[in-house]
Amino acid sequence: MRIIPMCFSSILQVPRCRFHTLANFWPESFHSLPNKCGSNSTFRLHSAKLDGLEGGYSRRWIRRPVSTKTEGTNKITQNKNKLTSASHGVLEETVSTSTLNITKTENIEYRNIPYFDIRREILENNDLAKLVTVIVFDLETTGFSRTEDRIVEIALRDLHGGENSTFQTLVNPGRSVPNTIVHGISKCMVENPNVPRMKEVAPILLQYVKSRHKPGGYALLVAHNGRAFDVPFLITELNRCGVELPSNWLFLDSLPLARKWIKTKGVKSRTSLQGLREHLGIKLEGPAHRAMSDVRVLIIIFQKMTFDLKATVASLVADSFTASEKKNEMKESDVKKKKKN
DNA sequence: GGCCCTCTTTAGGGCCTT
Repeated sequence: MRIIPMCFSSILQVPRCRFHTLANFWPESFHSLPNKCGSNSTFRLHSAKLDGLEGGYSRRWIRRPVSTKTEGTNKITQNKNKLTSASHGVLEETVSTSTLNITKTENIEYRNIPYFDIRREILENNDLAKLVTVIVFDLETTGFSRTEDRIVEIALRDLHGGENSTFQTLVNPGRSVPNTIVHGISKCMVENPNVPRMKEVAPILLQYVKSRHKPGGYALLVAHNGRAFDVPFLITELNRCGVELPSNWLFLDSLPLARKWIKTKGVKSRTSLQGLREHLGIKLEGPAHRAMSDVRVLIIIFQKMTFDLKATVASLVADSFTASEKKNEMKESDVKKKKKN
């Protein structure tokens, strides 16, 4: 029986609060962003500000704990130090981490929810927007090709923060890592026996997202250039593992949002994550091009843009796409490619 | 590969993701 380490970090000790009105939510953290940027405390200020609200909101639902199978408390405790180091220096977290142990044979059942137009449902019913949980994510891979390359690191963070709000893990791609120079993730790091393969990560990833959204709710997963890169990569990797993405997952690409923000606000910035980060003076809290480091940056940028654009959850949902739609796009693209060849 | 922009649309260069 193999124990797989994951890192579920709790960085933003933020209570879940009403989130469907983004425009009303962001000012709490971003109206003075330019003055705060440049300090390494932007995120913590955000956290601290919201911490002050603790208790101010009553929880409307109970977050389901991530389902795990363990080998007993002692073993978990024994593994804790090992697992903390197994985060491979991803970030210099100062928060407590919990461990997730899962056996290879664990059988987590995912209902295959029939597809329907979730966006229309949410847009037509404002109450459903309250059921949307926004999660920012980023992938590090061995290259740009979803067919030839593999994921080496995954990081997600629920925008609300709170306990177990983050998920991050290295992934053993089972092949060489030719672009270590880009993200600093080496073959040696991912070949560590504690680093899981994608087929082992997949059910835990699904379970993590499920644990973050409300019962009967939806997850809106945000990534920069996600439509062209992260989402097709994720779909392809999960499909290799025989896993279909749940139909209550929606995806949002923050790149078009950045273009819109730059255009409408007359911002002089490139649309890349680095360009936006530099423009806003956001200090890195870890190496660039590591998944969680980029997630942190994107969260700040995303909040700034949605605040400036007065975006609501409903408007973000309107711009989102489903895995099913992306899969169709990918199929069409593959057909075109074959015709070309 | 997909999207956007323009010195465009019967095209092509540049940007974005690792």
